[in-house]
Amino acid sequence: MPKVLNKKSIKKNFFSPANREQQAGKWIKKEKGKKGERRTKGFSRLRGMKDVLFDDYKYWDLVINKANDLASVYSFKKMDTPVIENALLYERSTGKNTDIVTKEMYSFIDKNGEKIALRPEATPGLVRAYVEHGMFNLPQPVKVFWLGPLFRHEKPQSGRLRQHTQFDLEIFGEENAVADVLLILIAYNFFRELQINIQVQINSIGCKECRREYVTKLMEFYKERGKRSKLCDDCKKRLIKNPLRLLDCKEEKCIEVRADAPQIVDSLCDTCRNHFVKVLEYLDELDIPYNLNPFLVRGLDYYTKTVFECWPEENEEGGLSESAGRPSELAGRQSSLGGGGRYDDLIEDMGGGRPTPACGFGIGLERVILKIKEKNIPLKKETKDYIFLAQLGEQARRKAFVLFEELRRAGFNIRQAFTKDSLRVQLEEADRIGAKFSLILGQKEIIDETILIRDMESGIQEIVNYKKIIGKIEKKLENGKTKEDNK
RNA sequence: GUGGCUAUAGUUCAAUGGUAGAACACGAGCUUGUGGCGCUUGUGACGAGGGUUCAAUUCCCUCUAGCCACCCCA
Repeated sequence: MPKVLNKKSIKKNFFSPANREQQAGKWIKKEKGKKGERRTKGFSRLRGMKDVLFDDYKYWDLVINKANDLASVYSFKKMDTPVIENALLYERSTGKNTDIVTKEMYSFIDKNGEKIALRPEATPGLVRAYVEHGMFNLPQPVKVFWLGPLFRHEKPQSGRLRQHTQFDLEIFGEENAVADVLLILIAYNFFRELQINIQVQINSIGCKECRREYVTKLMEFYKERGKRSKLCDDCKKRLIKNPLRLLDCKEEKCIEVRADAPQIVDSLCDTCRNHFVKVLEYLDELDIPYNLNPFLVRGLDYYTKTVFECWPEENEEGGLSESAGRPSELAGRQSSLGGGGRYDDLIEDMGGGRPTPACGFGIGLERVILKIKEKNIPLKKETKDYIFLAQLGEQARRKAFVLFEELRRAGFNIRQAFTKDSLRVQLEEADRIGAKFSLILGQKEIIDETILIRDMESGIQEIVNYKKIIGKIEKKLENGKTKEDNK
């Protein structure tokens, strides 16, 4: 005969020494650990990674919707590529000697012995897909919209995460300067419509040919008497490895030296100069504020001709940048919100077959959200009116469940808290979400075949026939609207 | 990767060489059928490890994490 367990014996069993031992890990001692580990027993977020919680998601919705809207208005088509790729892809496109590839890329050997990488930037993967799927057979240009996570092993700071999200647009197969302008326009609109003031920093670094000439000139300039000794250690290395980056240095002494350096704009070949002039003319026409920045050189190998970045407008409040006595062109450099440029040779170099000029840009969404928060930009409130359905007692709860479905199907924006028993708690919830009306269904109403409608603002309640509830609510909501309109 | 600052409830902040308080938030109640205000009450923290000390949350060191500047990038 199986032993029948009464309440006492269950309790006794449950707390028996053996059972207690089994449970020991769970509750005898509170686990102590790091802040993030308190509840997770040793697992906390990886450095530089971030959880997006409910309250933050409203910002993400705002920003993602804006990106979606703009991309579709300008006829960009959304696509996605894998998060991991062969590491060689980035070495060959982004550049073997760039910081992104050498210092920051998450790369590892997978089980097949292949070197793979978490994507550190978007363009190479999209270019790979363009080539791999023969998109050069589509009507050109191919305009691509992408949004997703990127990974770089950096030392984290606010606005610098090891996983961040970018909104990215690429135009494949178009050499016209109008393409460059279109991208800048979209980026500009994106920020402006989110009420973030930015300034477009723009430069042209020429094509292979004229850049080679310029670099020679630049080297000659730096070789002149005693200039090299004035440079910082990094720049001494740059002189050999990547002279263009000399322009980019923020050391005061290097800035002094470079002041008289030849400017790349003066060395552009006719094609490149005409292209750049056209870009600038269009920007003037469109009234997009830009700053011609001869020192803007981007850290990726594939750029040609136009390069640009979007810097936040400083000095609105509490801007420290000027007071430090630094040249104003440096302000905001460290927190660029977006950037991009033209890469006319990349697709062909990656196996595209024929010359395929292209350009693209990316915007860092975490930084955008940070700016939105920083500036307290008000989010649009939900305009639709909520109705809350409260119930009291088991019988009413059952009926309310059914009613809820009915009202939902009828298109009302209805909410509930059926797990709660007390009416007070339910009305609190209704208040918290800002419900316009609460419907209250209890024992009394069920007997009378009625239901209560409570106006949450005035507290005025009305008893109505249960069967006529839908019409009643419709009327109430409409009344509310006409009142609003008359205001 | 380099340098600096910081680390106390869920959040924002206190105090203290003798193991910690508040506000807000959250839960329960005041009201067994009524939210916003109020009152009562409860849960909840010294990032980790080591050292000095009779005694460390407090002083020192290391680690970890966050922030700031740089490098670089979005």
